[in-house]
Amino acid sequence: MAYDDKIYQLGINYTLAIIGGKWKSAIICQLGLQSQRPLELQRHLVGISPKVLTKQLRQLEADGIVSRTTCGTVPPKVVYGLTAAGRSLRETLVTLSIWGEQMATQSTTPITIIHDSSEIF
Amino acid sequence: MAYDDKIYQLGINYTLAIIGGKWKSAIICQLGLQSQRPLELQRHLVGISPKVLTKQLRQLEADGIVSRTTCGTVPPKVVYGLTAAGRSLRETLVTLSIWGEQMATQSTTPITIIHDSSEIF
DNA sequence: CAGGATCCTACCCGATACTG
DNA sequence: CAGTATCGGGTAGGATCCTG
Repeated sequence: MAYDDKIYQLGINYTLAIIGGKWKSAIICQLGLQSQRPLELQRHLVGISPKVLTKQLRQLEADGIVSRTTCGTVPPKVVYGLTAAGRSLRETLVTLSIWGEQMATQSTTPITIIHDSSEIF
Repeated sequence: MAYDDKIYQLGINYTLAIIGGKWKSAIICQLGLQSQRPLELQRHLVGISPKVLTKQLRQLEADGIVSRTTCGTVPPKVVYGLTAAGRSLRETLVTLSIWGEQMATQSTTPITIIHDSSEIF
């Protein structure tokens, strides 16, 4: 009963602690598309400030979700990407996405969305 | 592509907004076991205060995850349960739980693994 | 017993400016 | 260009008391 449920809860809380940040899931999604440099990320995540971006990246890095690669020193060049764990985490986000899309549209069947790119970015 | 990702994000954010509260997922887990009265919930969710419990329940109710049933007026009796949407949401939490359990066990801190999930659902 | 009303604290995030 | 420092605000959540 409550015993098993607590174990159950541990995994959930662990996962939520990782993706809980405001931009964490968006970062994971973006880096899932392709590895990117901070400035590229910042362009995609409209509204994020450099400070917050760095902080969330650091946390994701500490959690083993994101990898950070530095190439060069004088013109700083850094590339962020997903680790294996990050890619598997991204898979689980699909579940949340699908559920959310279905609920948001008050629909019981999977939806197909056709969008203008202008509407998106 | 970027715009697939954006759509993707909407569903994720929608879902995270619902389960984002500190006790939300625990409440959903508990009510998944069986419908309960507030005081029972409070006993299971060790550390939660009545105010916060009520607040999170109200939010979950507003999101269509939790149902609230009142029987009687003078000795207040209320029972909370999961709606159909709540039960389906609980299903998706399993994904998070499994991923979290796996990741947590791969790190240095040893924790007990969930034994039999059939007992929980 | 359910749950509202207050007060209070901590933390997350945003804006901005700065450094190597 | 990557990342840091500083300041400030909004808010979730905790503690406590109170009521129908």
